[in-house]
Amino acid sequence: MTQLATSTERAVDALRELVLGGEFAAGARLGEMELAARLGVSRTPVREALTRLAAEGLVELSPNRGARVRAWTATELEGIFDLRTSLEPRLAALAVPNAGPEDVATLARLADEMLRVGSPGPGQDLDGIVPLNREFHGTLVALADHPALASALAGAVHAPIVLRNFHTYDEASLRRSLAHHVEIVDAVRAGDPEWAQAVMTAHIRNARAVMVRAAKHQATRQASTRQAGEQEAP
Amino acid sequence: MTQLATSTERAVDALRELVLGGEFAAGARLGEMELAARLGVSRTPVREALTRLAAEGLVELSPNRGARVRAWTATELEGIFDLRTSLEPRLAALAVPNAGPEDVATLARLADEMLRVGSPGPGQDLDGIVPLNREFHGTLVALADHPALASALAGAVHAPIVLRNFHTYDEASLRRSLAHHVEIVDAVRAGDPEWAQAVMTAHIRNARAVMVRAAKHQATRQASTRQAGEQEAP
DNA sequence: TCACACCTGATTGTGTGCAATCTAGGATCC
DNA sequence: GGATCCTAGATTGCACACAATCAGGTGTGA
Repeated sequence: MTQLATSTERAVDALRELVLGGEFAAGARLGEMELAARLGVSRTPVREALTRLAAEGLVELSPNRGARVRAWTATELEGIFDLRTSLEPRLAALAVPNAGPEDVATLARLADEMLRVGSPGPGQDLDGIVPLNREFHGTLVALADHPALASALAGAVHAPIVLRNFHTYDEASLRRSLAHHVEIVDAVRAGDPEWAQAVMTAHIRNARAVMVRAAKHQATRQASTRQAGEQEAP
Repeated sequence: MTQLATSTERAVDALRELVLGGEFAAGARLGEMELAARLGVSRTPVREALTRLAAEGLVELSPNRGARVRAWTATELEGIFDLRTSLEPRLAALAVPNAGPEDVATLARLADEMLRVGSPGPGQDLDGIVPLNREFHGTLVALADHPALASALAGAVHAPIVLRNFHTYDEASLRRSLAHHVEIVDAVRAGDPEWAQAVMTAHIRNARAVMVRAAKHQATRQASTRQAGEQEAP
């Protein structure tokens, strides 16, 4: 299942991972020729990949001016978290009755893994949490089995960007976030939708507090000292 | 503002209108060459238009097998209306404080127009409601000024499909729906977010009842007599 | 010295050709 | 007679070439 049929799909996936992995800074230009060379395909699949990722909200497309990695203002982030607050807890609740023992096991494994690689100390690997976290939330979304809700989230949250940077968490918030994952698993195991819903609400609000603070901080820093980074949004 | 810069954008808009206008049946095949000839461009912009509309959810793309107009099951429709119920009322409430006198005038004009062309009797033009309705809801979305919420709706509702067919309304539901529009305008004019929110909730639930019934009816009809329509989903 | 116009290099937008893949129909074998 | 294989036609996927557009730098004039 790893071997994808078309070059386009491979390009989409590769490019998505590149952006999600933080390979490109927010606002960085994405030249078609450069990407084509990097991915080993022609411009045609790259172009289609950019179109799809633009639809996902990962990149921004302006006519005749190419693609850039999407950047987010503090206001937009607040809106996104506002939305997540109203959607994801419901999703978690919906997931509970649909979760079988093996699903619980999967979620538990992911939560434990995140706890392991995320806890402060030697061996902490903040970048390692990102894919685990994505899979955790993705599993819940799949279990909820509500396509409309799922695509609404996908359409607005562009989750990857939001979930990308665990480096912005302070230690208390990070510990809390990791504990939430474990607690959600317990709620699912106990078959208690309202518990899961409540913890998920707290989980999102916690993340919101961290992200909004970080975005504001970043904004003021950019305003005061305009660093000459190689790639910058105009 | 009508003159779009690139052929691709023109192709996207033209194709969207074609699908929304019911030019193609649900599940109908959309050949690249056929569309290219019809729109007067080459396959390249058509191809890009198809990927964009696929991202919007209007068409479905399968590798090496081309594009088809997206079809919806009754379950999916229920999910979509479930979502709209939780998002659009909030959106209406958010729009209220941002609406100036000219916005109210615009909404009032649209509501009146819909009442005029939609009321049963001579001169009724059900197809004429569609663009007005889209503009009405679109205006509210814009006024709410909540990008994340807006794109969540856009991502899941694929509103056009849902709003496409006013022919499925029975007379009572249609009258009620048209009355809702007027009442929403009054709520906005009165500056009462909760009123607007409540009416919008009723509005969506009313539409939901009509659509879900229609979808189920259609499903049973298709199951019993498989009509040999020119275009059919396989 | 500043403002404006022009020009050039680079990048994107679009058209077209060829190879790969899929669908449909008929022939062959069991 | 039914199922399978094979072939032919059509369609999509991808690459490349050319045209259109944009950004940055340079030169000229006030």
